[in-house]
Amino acid sequence: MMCGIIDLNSVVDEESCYGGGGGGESPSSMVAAPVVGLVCMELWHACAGPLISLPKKGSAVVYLPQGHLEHLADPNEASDFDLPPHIFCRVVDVKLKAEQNSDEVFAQVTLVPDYQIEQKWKLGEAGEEIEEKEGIDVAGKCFTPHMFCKTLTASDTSTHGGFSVPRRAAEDCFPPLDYKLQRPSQELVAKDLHGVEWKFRHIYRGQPRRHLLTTGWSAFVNKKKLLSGDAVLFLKTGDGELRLGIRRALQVRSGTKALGFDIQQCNGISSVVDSITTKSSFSLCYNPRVSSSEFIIPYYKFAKSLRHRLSCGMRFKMKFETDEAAERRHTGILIGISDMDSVRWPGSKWRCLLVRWDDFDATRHNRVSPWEIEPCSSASGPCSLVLPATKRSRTGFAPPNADYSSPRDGTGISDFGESSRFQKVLQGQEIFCCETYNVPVDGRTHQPPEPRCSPGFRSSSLIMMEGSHHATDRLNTSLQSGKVLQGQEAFVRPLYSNTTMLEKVESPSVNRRSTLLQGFPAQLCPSVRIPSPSSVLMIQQAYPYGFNFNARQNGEKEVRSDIRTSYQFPDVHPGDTGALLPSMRQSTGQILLKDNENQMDQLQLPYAPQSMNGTKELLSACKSSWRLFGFSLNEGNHAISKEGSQSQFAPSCIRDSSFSPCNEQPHLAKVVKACTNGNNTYAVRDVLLDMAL
Amino acid sequence: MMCGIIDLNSVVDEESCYGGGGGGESPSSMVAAPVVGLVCMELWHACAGPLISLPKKGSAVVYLPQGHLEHLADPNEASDFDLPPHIFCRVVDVKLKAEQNSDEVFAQVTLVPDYQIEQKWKLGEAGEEIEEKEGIDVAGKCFTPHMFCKTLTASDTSTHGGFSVPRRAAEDCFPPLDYKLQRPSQELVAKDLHGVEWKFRHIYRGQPRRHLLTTGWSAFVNKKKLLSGDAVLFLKTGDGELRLGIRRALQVRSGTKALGFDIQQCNGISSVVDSITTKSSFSLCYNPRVSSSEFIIPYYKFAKSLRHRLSCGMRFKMKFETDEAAERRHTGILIGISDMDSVRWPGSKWRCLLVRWDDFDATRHNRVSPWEIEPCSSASGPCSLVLPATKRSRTGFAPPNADYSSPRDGTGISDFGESSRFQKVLQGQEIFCCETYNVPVDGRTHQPPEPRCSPGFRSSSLIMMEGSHHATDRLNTSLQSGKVLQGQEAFVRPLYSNTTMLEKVESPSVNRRSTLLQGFPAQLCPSVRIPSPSSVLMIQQAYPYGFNFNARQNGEKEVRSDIRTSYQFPDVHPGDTGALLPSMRQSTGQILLKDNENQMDQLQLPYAPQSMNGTKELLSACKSSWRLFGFSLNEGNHAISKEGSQSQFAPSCIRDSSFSPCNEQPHLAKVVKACTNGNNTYAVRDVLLDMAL
DNA sequence: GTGTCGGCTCGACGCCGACAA
DNA sequence: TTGTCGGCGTCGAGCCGACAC
Repeated sequence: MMCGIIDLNSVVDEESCYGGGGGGESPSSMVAAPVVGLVCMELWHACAGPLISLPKKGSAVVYLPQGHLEHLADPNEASDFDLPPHIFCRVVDVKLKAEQNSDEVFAQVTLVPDYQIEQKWKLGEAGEEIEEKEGIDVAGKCFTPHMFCKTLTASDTSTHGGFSVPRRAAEDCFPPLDYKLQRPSQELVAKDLHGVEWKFRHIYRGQPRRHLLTTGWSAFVNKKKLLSGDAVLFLKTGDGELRLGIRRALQVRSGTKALGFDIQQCNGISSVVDSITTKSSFSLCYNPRVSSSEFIIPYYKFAKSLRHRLSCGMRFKMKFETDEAAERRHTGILIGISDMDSVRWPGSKWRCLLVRWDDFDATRHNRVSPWEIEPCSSASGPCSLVLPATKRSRTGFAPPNADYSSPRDGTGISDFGESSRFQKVLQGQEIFCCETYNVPVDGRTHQPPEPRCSPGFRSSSLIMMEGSHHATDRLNTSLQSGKVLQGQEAFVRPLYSNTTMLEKVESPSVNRRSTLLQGFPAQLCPSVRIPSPSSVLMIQQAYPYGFNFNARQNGEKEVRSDIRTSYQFPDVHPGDTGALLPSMRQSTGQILLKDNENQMDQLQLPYAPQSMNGTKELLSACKSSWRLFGFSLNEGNHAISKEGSQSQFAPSCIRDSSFSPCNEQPHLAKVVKACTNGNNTYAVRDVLLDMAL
Repeated sequence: MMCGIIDLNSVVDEESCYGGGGGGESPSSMVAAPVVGLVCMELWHACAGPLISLPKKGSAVVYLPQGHLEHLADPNEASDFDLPPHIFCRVVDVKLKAEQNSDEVFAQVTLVPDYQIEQKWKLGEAGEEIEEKEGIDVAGKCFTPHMFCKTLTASDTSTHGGFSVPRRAAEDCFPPLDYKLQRPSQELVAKDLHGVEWKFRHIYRGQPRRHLLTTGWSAFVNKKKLLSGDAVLFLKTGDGELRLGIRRALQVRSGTKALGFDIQQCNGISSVVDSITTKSSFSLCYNPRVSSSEFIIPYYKFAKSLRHRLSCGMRFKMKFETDEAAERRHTGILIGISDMDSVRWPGSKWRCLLVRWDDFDATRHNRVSPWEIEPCSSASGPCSLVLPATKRSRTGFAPPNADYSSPRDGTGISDFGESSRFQKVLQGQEIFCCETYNVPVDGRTHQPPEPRCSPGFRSSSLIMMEGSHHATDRLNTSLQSGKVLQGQEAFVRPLYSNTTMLEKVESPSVNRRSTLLQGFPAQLCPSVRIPSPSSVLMIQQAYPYGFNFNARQNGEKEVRSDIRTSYQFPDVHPGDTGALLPSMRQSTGQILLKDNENQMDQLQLPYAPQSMNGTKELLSACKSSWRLFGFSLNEGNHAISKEGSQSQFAPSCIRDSSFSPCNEQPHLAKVVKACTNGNNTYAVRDVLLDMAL
C-alpha cells in the first residue's frame, strides 16, 4: 500500500506488520503470536539489504537450477538428476521467512513450470511492458520510513555498557520522550523477526545528552550472539509498533544448508525434479544474504538481458552491496563468454560471462550472469550473446530430460535452440581472450599488449582463458613434458573443463621460475601465498566433497561447519592423478579461521595420537573475534581407509561428523608439477562455513 | 598385580596408572598426556560399576550380535545382513576407553572368530577348569583400595558451596593435612579419565570439622554437567596420583549411538559381517552403563548356563546394580522360554527366558539370558533348555550365512544343531504359559488359578504367551470377527511373530468391553492409560524407523534425540494395514517426557501453523527435572509426502533431523479394531533418547 | 559425620557522566 | 554527535561457621 508495496505475503495480513495510515487495521493486528515462519515484509526487506528483489506472485520467471545448487551448497544433495539449465515458471507464492536460530531472512518461493512462457521464449517474445513493471517487487527500492540500521561498535557489544542510539534514529523510530525531565526514559518493546518481544530501557542522558538503550540490551546481544560489526535494525510500523532485525556482517557463508533451511522448510533439488516431471508446483528457498546472485529471474529481465549484444571487451557496470549495506556500482570489462560447467549445464546462462573489474578485488565475482550487468554505452562487438530462436534447430545439446525438452510435439527437436546456437557461436568464432604471459628475468611482470585491459587490473592475478580442444591437447602434452611452464609461457588448460581460468600468483622471494598456476572451473579462490622456496604447479579438479561436523571445545561453544569442495594435494608428484574418496572423513587437516577484518589464519590440526591435546590448545589460542572459516583435509587425493588413521580426528572437538558428496560434477585430478620439499598444501576452491553459535 | 588384577590393557602400562608397591614404575609414568582413549584400568572399573566383567585377552567367548544390536540401538545401522545368533570367538584385545564428552566408560573388544571353539561347543564340551578361572576378569570384584565414590547431594552441586568430602574418603585417598593448623588446607590435583587435570582446594574446617573441596569444585561440576544424584569417584593410585571419575545416575539411555561411540571409535555391525566372512578380527564397543546384559560371554559361562535344566516355574536369583551402585539380588520365577525374535534370530539364547520378578518392577527386565541367572535350589522341571548336540542334525533352521554355518565339510549340514533342537523342543512340547483372562462385569480383575504366580505380580500387566501356529490362525480369524476380544478372553497372537506378549491395561472408568491389547515382539512398553471413553484394540507391528533430531528451545538448551521404533496408529479403522514410510519425517507428534521417578507425561505437538508458539509453551511448561524421553509421530501408517504437511514440524525446536531405517525386521501392520472417536495414539515399542545438554 | 542454611566477601555486570574524536 | 573509559552500585558466586539430623 505505501510507496507501491506489493503484497507478497497473503498471510502477512494477519500480522498486519505493515500498513499505511493507521485507519483500517484489522483487529487481528493485536495478535501477539505470528504465523510460523512468516515475517513482517518491511522488516524482511530491511534485513535482506538494499539490492534484494523478489519475483511477484503470478509473474513469469526463469528458474536456474544451476544457480540454486550453488546457492544451496548442499553436499548431501544427490547429483544424479537431469534438469535443463533454464526452467520457465510462474510464481505461485512467495513467503518471507526467517531462520529460527540465526534470524537470517530467506524467502520461500513456490513455482510451477509453465509451458506457455517457455513457448514465448522460443518464439522470441520478450516480456510485455505490463509484465516488466509488475514482474519484480519494488519494495526493496522504496525507502522504508521510520527505519534505521546501525553497525554495532565495540562499546555496543561489550558488557560494560548499553547501546548508543543515533540521535536521528531515536527521534525517527522511538516514541518521543519528555525532554523537560532531567533523565527522560521509557520502556521500548520491539518484536524481532519471529515475533518475540524484546524490552529495552530507553534513556536520554549523559553530557552531552544522547539516547541510550540500557537494561535489556545486553540480554539481546547475548541471545542473538551479536558481535561488533553486525548491525541491528529498528523499524516503526504504520501502527506504531517497533520491529527489530539483525543484519550480520557479510562474510563467507556456507549456503542455506548450515542454517537448516532446505531440511526444515524447503524442498531440495530432487523434489524439483519430480515436480517438473509432473508439472506440479515446487518450493525453493532463497537466502538473500548468502549469495549475491539470484537464481529466479523475472522472465522479462532474462529475455531483455539476452537481447543485448555482448562482446568481449565491452564495458559494463553492476550493483553491489557494501559492507555497510549500501549500494555501490562497480565497472568492469567483459573478457569472455562461456559455459561455467559445460559438462553438466551446457548452454546455461548462469554466470556465463567472464569479467574483469576495474577497481574491485576480483577473487570473487569474476563470473556474472547477463541479467546482472548493465552495459556501459557503446561497445557492441561481434559477439552477440544470444538471439531467441525463431525456429528450432536440431543439435546435440538438447537437455537430457526428454520429457521436458520435447514436451508436446514428440519430434525430438530441442526446445533450447538458443543453447546450441550459443555453443555453435562459441565453437565457431573462437571467442577467447588469450593472453600470453612472459615473466622476465628481473621478476617484474610484463603486460601483454591488450588494449582493453583496464589500468586497475593487477598483473599478479592475470586471468587467461582459451577453449580450443586442439590447443588443449597440445597444451597438455607441453605441460607433461614440463617445458613450457618452466618460466616462459603459461598457457594451460585442465583436463575436463571447457573453459578454464588460471591464476598466477607470484612470490617475490621466489625465483621467477617458481610459479603457481591453479585451474578450476568455478571460482577463483583467495590468493594463495607460496611458501618460499618451494613452488607448485598444479592443474587440478577433483571430486568435491563436503565434510560436516560439530565441533565443541571443552564442552562449551559448539560450532557447526558446512564445508564443501575443500581439497588439497600435499606431497604430490608430477604425473599424479587421483580423486577424493569418501573414506577420507577421518584425517588430519587445517582449521581455517577468519576474523572480522577478513584476516585469515590457519591452524594445523596435529596428527594422532597427539591430536586431542593439540587441538584443544590450538582452539583455545584463537582470538575470540575469530570465526571458524573453513576446514580442509590433508589427504585429498588418497583414500584413507587404511588402518591406523581411523581415530585421528581430534575427538576432543569434532563430533557428529558426516562425509558426503556434494552436487558438483565429478572431475579427476591431475598434478602436472609439484615441489619436492614438504608441506605445500593449497585449498583449491571455496571452503565455506557457518558458525551457528 | 595387586589383588589378582589381570592386565587387560597392554598399552595401559605406558600410563602406569596402577601398580603395586611403588618400586618398579617406569619413567613413562610421568608423561602427562595419556594415549588417546585408553584410560586407567582401576578407574575404569570403578566407573563401570560393581557388576561389570570383561572377557580376558586370549580367552574363548561367545559373541551375540543380537545383544550387540540391542546395545547399539543404532537406527542407522543397515539391517540387511545374515549373522548366526552365536558367534564363537577368541579375544584378541580389550581396550578400556572413555567417551570424550560425557566421560562414559566403554570397552573396545577385538575378537576373531574361532572355529575350534565352535567345534568344542558342537561336541558338547564345556569350558575347562582352567578356562573357567581365567575366562573372566576379576578386577571388578576385588575391592580397589584407596577409592571412594560419593553420590552428589543438592549442596554438592549447588552454586552456594563446595563439595563435602566423606571423612573416611579424605583420609584414605587424599594426602594428609597438618591438623595442628587452624584451617589446614592443600591443593589437590586429580586426573580424570582423559588425563585432564583438575585442581581443587581441599580444606579441613567448620564446626564440627569436616573435609571440603572448595575452589575448583564448581568449575568441575559445570564442565562435567553433574547433577545431584550423579556420583564422583576418587582413586589414589599406587604411586600416589589422584584419579577422578564420574558415574552418572542410572537412567534411560539411547545406547552407544548418542554418545558417538561407534562413529568415532568402533566398527558397526556391518564390519562384523565382513570380518566373519573373512575370518578376520573385528572390534566392538561395550558400554557397561547402558545395558545390564553383556553380549560377549565367556565360553565356559555360556556352556555352563545352558547345561542347567531350566523349566517354567523354576525359581532363580539374579544380580542387579542399585542406584547407589551396590549389588542387589532379585528373585523371580521362570515363566517361559522362547525366541525373543524368532524371525530374525531363530534359536538365539539372547534373552530367551521370560521371567516374572517377586519384588521388582517388571516393566523392564522381563526377559533375561540363561547365563544371567542362578537357579534357586531344586525345581528341575521337564523343560531342558538345551543339551549340546553331539551329532549334527539337518534342520530348516540353519543360519542363513552358509559360508559360516558350513565352513569346512560342504555338506550343507548346520553347525547349529542346538538351535534347531531348541526349536524342536519348543514345538514338540508346547511349552506355554497360557493364562486365560476373564474380566467380570464388576470391572475387578479375576486372578487365574496359577499357583506359581507370586503375590507381587499385578493382574493389570498380565503376561500371556503361546506359540502354536495352529492356534494363531484360529485366533486371527477370531480377532477379525471381533468377537473374542469383546470382553471375554484375550488370547491373541499377532501376524508376524512366533511368540508374543500381550499387555492388558484396564481403565476403571471404562466399560469392561473397552479393552486395550497391544502385541509386540520384544518388550513391553510402560503402561499406557486409555483415555476414557474410547477403546482401541490393535495388533500391530510396523517398519521400525528412527527419527533423530536436535531440539533447541529459544536457542538455549539443545537436546539430541536418538529414538527408534516409535510408531503409532491414530485415526485408524478396523482392517487398516500399512507400513511406515521414510517420508514421514515432517509431521506432528508427541514429545514424551519422563521425570526422575519414571513418571511419564506426554505433550502434544500442535499442528502447523501454530506449532512454533505452541511448542515453545509446551517445552517451557516442562518440569526442569524432566528429561526428554521420546518422540513419536502421529501419522505412522501413512506416507506423509502429501503437500501441506511439509513444514509442520515445529521449526522452532527441531533441527538437523534425519530419518533412517533401523536394524529390525520389517513387519506390516494390521489394525484389528480401532475406536471411532479421536485422539488415540499409543507408542508401541521402546523409544529411547539421550539428553546431551 | 555431614547436609543445609544465613552471613559475608569479592568480582563481574552494568548504569552513570567525563572526555575526546 | 557518539565512541570509550573511569567511577561506582548491585547481585550472584562462593567461602565461612552454625545448626540440626
